[in-house]
Order: sequence, then C-alpha cells, then structure tokens
Amino acid sequence: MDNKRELFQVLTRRFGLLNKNCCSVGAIDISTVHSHIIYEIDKQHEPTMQQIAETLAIDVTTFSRQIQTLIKMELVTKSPSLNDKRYYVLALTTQGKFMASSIEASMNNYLDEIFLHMNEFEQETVLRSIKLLNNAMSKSSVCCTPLL
Amino acid sequence: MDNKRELFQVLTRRFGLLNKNCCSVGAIDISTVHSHIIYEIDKQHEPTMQQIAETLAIDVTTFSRQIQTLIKMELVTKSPSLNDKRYYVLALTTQGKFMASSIEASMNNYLDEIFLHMNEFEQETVLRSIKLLNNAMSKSSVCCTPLL
DNA sequence: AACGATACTTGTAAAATACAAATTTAAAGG
DNA sequence: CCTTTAAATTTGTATTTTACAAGTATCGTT
Repeated sequence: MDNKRELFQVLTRRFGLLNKNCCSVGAIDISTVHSHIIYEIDKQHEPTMQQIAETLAIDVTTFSRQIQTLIKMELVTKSPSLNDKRYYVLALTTQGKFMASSIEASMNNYLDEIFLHMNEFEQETVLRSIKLLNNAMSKSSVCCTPLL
Repeated sequence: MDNKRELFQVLTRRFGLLNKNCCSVGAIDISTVHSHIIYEIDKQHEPTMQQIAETLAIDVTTFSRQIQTLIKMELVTKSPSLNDKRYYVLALTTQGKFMASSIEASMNNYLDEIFLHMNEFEQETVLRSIKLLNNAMSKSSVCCTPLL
C-alpha cells in the first residue's frame, strides 16, 4: 500500500478547508489560526502566552500580535500573573466563550454530517484509527515535536 | 464518543506541521502551499492555472502570483496553450521534478516513521480508515466542495 | 464585426509572518 | 543588597501572503 502520501495529502487539504469554513459566527469571521488559539485558551487552564504559542507551534512574536488582535476583537483577555509579572494569563471573554462554543457546534455539525456517509462500524473504526494515528504521531521523532 | 472534534483538531495541527517540516530540500526551502502546488502540477496532466487553483481551493489571483514566484525559482514553467491562448499549461522544470520527488521521499519517510509506532494490523486499519474518511468527506456537502 | 464569457494578470491594500533587538521582571551568585 | 544572567513578552522592520476590484487578452456566438 503505497499511496499513503496521496491519502494524507488530500486529507490535509480537506482538514484545512474544514477549518476555514467553520469559523464564521454571525457577522464575525475569524481565521483558522485564531480559531485554534481560542480553542486552546478555552481548553487549557490559565495558559500563558508561551504555552499556547508552543502548543500551536506558532512563533511567539507572531503570536503576540495575534493575541493583540483577539483582544481588540474582545474575544480574549490578557492579565499579568500575580506571582510572576513576566507572565500573562490568557482567558476568553464572554463573547470569546460564545465564539468558542459556536465554532465547536459548527465543527461538530460538519463532522457529524461527514460521518453520516459511513455506517456505524466504519464510524467506529475511523475514530479508533484517528486515535491510533494521533498516538503514533505523538511518539514520532520526525514530526510534530512542539505539539501536545 | 464525543471527543471527535478534539481528535480532529489535534490531527489537523499535526498534519500542518508535517507539511511544514517536509519542504526543505537542500538549501531551497519552500512553503506548504508551494509544495501542494508542485504536487498537483506533477500529478495532473497538463493542468491549467485554474485547474490547480481550484483543486487546492486557492483564490486565482493569489495563485497567479504564487506561480510567478515558482517560475522565478525555476521550479515551474507556464506555456500558453496552442489551441486556446487564454489558457496556460503548467509543468515542472527538471529542478521542479527533483523537488517534487525529494518532497515525496521526505514525506514517505515521515509517514513510514509514524507508522512504525503501530503494529501491522493497526497500520492496515488506519490506512483503510483514512480512505473511508476521505471518501466520506468527498460525499459531504458541508465541506471540501472545491476539492478533488 | 460585436457581444459577452472565459482565463488570467495587475493595483492596491490589508493581514500574517519572522528575525533581531528592546523591555520588563525574576532568579542566582557574590 | 547589588550585579549579572535568564526568562516572558513586545516592538521595529521587512518580507510574504492574501484577496477584492478592475484590467487585459482571447475565444465563441450570433
């Protein structure tokens, strides 16, 4: 089986599109990167700038500006840590949380619709496989190192 | 099973990284987008600008400039079609072909290494699942429409 | 020959990115 | 303490990417 690469190439593109399409809620339209940032801030416990930047493998300086944008959009807040003033703790505003759950719902809709095109056994298999793959990638040395 | 979205989120990022890491060959370092363009030009038969742009869901005007860059890098050629001078036929230069196969080799290495962390049965299952998933996504109406 | 349609390019302007250098704060050593 | 070093983040700057609107060139149809 040696069309592995082709399969991944197409899948990568489709994922990219999925992420692009997912991210407009009402009038507000945010980029794929921003949606990932919001996702991670929502997920992690009182994350700092560097934590999120590293999780997403984004250059810190770039990330700094991205956060500035998200703050201007009133989706994210950034407050200096009390223990160590070098750190900033990121959090979602109410609006940001709403955005996060909207994207979540939208993505789940997309995924459900996609999974509808498979029977129950296939669905199970695919989910299990994705876990296997994620796991394998996390063990791999050649890629994905900065990721969770 | 309802961490579907989380699984996809992480997988998406990993794929992104995989694509980023794959694409430097010797001194030349090309972007993910460029590598996808080269991949498609290599794959399709005498493709035109629009064909590739649509396959990759890239805006045509953006694509036009990307091709200009790739031509400057001497990886791609663009020749007016003989039948219809509105069209341009894209092709890889010798150097471009070399780049394509280098990236191919590099990606295959990555993938092989990743698959090493699974047993043979799991490998089979994962590959079969990715096919299923690709197939389901291609049937889906909510995403991925412009893709092959 | 004139019309609209098609394929592609350019004008322009905004956003994303990343390296180097600065800033602020904390920790460690004397 | 005070100095030095290190860590977290920001800004300067310059490049690249992107995409809308408008333009050019060619084709097909009438």
